[in-house]
Amino acid sequence: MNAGMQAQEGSGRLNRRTVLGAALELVDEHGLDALSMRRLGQALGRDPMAVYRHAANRKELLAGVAELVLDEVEIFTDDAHWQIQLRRMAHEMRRVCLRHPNVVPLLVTGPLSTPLGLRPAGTLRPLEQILGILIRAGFAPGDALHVYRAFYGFLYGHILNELQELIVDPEENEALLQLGLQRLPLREFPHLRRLAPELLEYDGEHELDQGITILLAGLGQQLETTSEAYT
Amino acid sequence: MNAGMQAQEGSGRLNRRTVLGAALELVDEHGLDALSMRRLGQALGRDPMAVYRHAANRKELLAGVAELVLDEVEIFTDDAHWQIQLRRMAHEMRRVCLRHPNVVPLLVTGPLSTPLGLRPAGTLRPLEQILGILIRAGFAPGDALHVYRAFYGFLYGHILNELQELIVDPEENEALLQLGLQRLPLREFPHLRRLAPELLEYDGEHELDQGITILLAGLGQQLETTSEAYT
DNA sequence: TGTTCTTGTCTACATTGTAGACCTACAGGG
DNA sequence: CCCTGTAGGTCTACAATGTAGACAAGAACA
Repeated sequence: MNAGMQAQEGSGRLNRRTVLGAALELVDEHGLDALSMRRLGQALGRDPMAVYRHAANRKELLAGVAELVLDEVEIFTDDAHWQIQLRRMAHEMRRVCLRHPNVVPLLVTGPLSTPLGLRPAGTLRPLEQILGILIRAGFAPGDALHVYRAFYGFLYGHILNELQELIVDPEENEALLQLGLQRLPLREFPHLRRLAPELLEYDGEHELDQGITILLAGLGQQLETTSEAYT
Repeated sequence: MNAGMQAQEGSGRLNRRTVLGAALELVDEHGLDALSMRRLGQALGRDPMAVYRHAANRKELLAGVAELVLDEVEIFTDDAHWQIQLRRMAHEMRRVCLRHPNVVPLLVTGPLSTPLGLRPAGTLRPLEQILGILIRAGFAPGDALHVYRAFYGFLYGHILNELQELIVDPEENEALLQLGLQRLPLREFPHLRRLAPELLEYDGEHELDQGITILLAGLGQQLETTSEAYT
């Protein structure tokens, strides 16, 4: 049975990277729910329990997958203007997330209720990097933190938004949208129903870019009026 | 057995609201994983399978819980300035989310990959409402949509951020943070480690408010320079 | 060589979501 | 009043899941 499958790794020993890689592949192709220890074992050509030698349990495995994806985010260390760096970073992050949409829930809610200090290093690296950018650009450390929060919050929010509006088949999308919106009572949802055409031509990249522009403009204004408004 | 439990509802017939209510209570108190059909049945004093008469399956049940929480968001229909309305709405949303932190993952990723048109009405109501506010304030419908996206994206992002930094016991927090940060290699995480004190005094409400201020400032600037930059 | 540690395997168990058949009680029509 | 249909509740059963614990095989090192 399962002759059609790629015999992924029948060779030598397993290591954590391989296991996580296979897990990620599974999640990417068949969704989060499809990642069970047994299926993962099968994908690796090993006994399901073999996985436990490389990940403490399912949760830890998922955290590992998330970290693996975060590692895909390329880090540019120019000395371009900090605004440019932030912008670039946001787009890069977005691209990675779109490449692994099924993992995004992990990125976003995984570290939830894991105290900041105890998170795996991979999760904290973006934070550190942005702090670096801002501080090098002359921000006081405290302000840098606030800016980071605004920026990153917005970024995550946008990605979630975009994933929600993302539909694979745009042709089917139109039908679905029309059908779906017509189901809504006109009295309760007048604006939404009228906006169907605009909803169809969603350009995530552009939207993100505009959003960042807005945010940066606001930031600039905020910082010039009261340089120490925060603290 | 289970004599110590509150005999929740032993009475008459069940209805969807009661079931969802019990489910929400379970999630609030013991987390998402604790919501199993069997435990829910027990909390209702019924056979687990009884739940299936009021919710198609577990997923649908969770969606129902999410909707129930969204219904808690109070809707103000002043004719205050739109900025004030948005601000108020954001704070209200934040408050509700903090009241049900365990449900937030559902709110944020639940509708993921459910085409916008097919989502339950409860999920779409905030969107419609914000659109209404903005359009009544004079925005072109298309612009309203963009503003909504920026605003809501930021809001969700902030809430996720805040939940990640939220720790129940602030005393333990300090210890954890210190311990956790010291584990990080100083060379790789210099800024983060220095920011420990600032991380400790996180004021979510204030942070959200500042963020919105920034966003609105940026929005104003954006809209006055090019009134039709979007479209 | 012998010893210890790492990795993979096997078995076993409790827990999960849910299908399907059954039962029960009440609604509404005669 | 009884008869009957239907919605709600229960019981049983099954396949799938995460994972503990005992064991085996082979690598690393003495």
